Amino acid sequence: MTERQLKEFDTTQSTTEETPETTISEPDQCPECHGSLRTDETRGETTCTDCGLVVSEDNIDHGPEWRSFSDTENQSRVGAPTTQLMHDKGLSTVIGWQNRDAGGQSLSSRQRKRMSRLRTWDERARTKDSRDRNLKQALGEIERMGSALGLPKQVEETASVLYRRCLDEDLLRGRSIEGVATAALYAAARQCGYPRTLDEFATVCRVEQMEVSRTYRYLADELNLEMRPANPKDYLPRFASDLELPENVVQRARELLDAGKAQNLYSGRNPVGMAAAALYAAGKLEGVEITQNRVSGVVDVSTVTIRNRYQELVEAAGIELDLQ
DNA sequence: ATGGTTTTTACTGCGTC
DNA sequence: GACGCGGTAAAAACCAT
Repeated sequence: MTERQLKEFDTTQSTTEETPETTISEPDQCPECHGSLRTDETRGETTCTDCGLVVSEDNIDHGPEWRSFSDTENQSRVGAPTTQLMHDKGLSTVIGWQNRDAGGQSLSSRQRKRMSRLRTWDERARTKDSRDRNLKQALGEIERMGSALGLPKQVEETASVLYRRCLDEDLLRGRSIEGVATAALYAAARQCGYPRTLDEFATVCRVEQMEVSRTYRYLADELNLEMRPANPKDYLPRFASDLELPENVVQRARELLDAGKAQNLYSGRNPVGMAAAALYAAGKLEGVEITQNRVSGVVDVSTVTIRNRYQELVEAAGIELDLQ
């Protein structure tokens, strides 16, 4: 059987492995349900994305110490955070645009002129060559699209890293900045477990969907990105909230997807369709008012596909369903 | 280019509100 | 009659070779 490889779904295999999260701590599987784990740095907790089990808490924060010592010594031990989202990682100087000195006094006209010249030179120094200007624009796009699609900062950072690699490996020749930036963000979103469909990207980016998918494929190949098919479960929370479905339906959908996966239903199928069908089936089982049409509209998959997947899922989970 | 697979489109009939 | 739902055939999209 030949299998589709791109669009949302490069399904080269239907294994039982979970999609690895990017934030991996020591254990990589939930001891209870073998679901994937996610580490919340700020709370210091590692939790299972499936059953919500807290695997470990009070992780030691090896990060920088942010506390300032305003009482005794007026120093903090760290500088500004670096970020991949600025083309120079936030390490360059920044000269404010207000013509005021550090005390808030406005400057004399002579000093104003001086500052203006400094700003000019500072700007030149910061974006000193075309590479930097390129990066600057791309990162701006990544940030814009990321927030338009509600992607966490972590994804934007990952995309930025990918884009830098593209620049380093000279992959931009003949491609638009926008296209590569979009492809990088698309790949990053998937890698981080927050997949968005190509359709969704098409609504926020300024290039053709075709170009994005082509560029993405190119990047994945050239940068040796090991892209697994998107996990249908990753779509559930977002679609469920768009459809205003309660948590018990989502939970049910997860179970259905597990059953489907166990029966090798994923192979070659659009993960978006799987998620849509699972939600529809789960809604029906939980007695929630829901139509194929509405799911189809929100998820952007045809009702036919929902029907087909839905029947397969029900069959895969047949035993439990008969009890209902 | 071609062939195999999945998804979509368009159309159908049936039952219900 | 409008709608939800299930089914089908043909077209389109997609990937692999």
